[in-house]
Amino acid sequence: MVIPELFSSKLIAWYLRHQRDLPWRQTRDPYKIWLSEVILQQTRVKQGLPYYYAFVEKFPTVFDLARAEEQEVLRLWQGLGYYSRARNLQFTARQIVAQYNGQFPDSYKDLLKLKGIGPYTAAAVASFAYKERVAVLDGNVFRVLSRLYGIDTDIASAAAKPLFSGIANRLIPTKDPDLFNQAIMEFGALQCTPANPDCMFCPFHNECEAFLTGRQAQLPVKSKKGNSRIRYFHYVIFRKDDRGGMRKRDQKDIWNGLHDFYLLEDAALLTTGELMAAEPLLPWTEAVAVEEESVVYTHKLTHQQVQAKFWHIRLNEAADVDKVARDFGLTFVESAQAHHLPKPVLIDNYLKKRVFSLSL
DNA sequence: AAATCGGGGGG
DNA sequence: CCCCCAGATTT
Repeated sequence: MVIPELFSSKLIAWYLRHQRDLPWRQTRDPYKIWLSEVILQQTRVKQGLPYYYAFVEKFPTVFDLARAEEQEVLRLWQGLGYYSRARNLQFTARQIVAQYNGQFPDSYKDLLKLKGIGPYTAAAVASFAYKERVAVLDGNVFRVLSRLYGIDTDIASAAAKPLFSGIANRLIPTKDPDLFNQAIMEFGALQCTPANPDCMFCPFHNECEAFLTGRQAQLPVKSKKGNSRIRYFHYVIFRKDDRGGMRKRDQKDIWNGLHDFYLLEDAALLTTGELMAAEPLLPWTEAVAVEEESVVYTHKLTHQQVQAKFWHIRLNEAADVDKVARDFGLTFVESAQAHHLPKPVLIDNYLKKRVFSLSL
């Protein structure tokens, strides 16, 4: 049986012994805490850490972030994924400067109103920066509590949130709510891990329902989501002198706000002949020379798999570059400019292989 | 309630 | 290869 006061004191004691030294734990600045929490959404500490350092250095205050170009923010976010986080981050920074006089809301309820701040992040900022007694609920907390209480409710179900959130909010102490929240997540990350939890040296040996019934490996229960689809991307890199045509993605699709090349998506991989025969390119067959066709790049995302091929297409002397730019929605840039544009990892990887050998 | 949004790393 | 990660937003 879990006694709340005992659980939280033992948990915090464990935390004080085992916690990692992480930079966002050295501050109570709500801006830096917010920044770290948004970076860490669906992201491992190890992956997020360098981004946190980069953002704090480049944008030390919410004013600096609010002033920046969106392009610059996305460029710094490049590689971290879920790019709407970066756009919402800046939107909210600007809102805080413009409407909140640069001061963060200081309660869970008010934090929740901001774009990009959901229940988890609001609870994290409210507790870490203001010591409000409100429990965080993240993947770690789901796991720890489902094992501790032997709860087999599907944590992906709608019922799981109020259930686990209710438990966490009963357990969190009045005295050190911030430490409790840090502790339960750190405990999930280091001790009560998804696979092979360290039950032998766990302080909750005698009360953990999962351990007592040998169900550590079965909990938490989480239903799987649908399979990922496969997509075939045909990237056409129009070249003119030392410049190449790039465009900003602005559809409701992956990589919104990032830059890539003219994209022809099809139900299957195309050959060069099929590509040039495609409707958008057909009028240009006389004006271009296909210089190069790449191998197939496979880029895996959580819910889709992208198979991509790249073509370098040289515009000949007679070709009207401006018309190409208009027709295909492109901006022609040199490699140095391309370097500064935020790009999907797939595009960045491709360019990295070429940018130092050719000009784009 | 279910789908969508990235990329990296552990096992 | 599958699963998870300091989730949020949209449909």
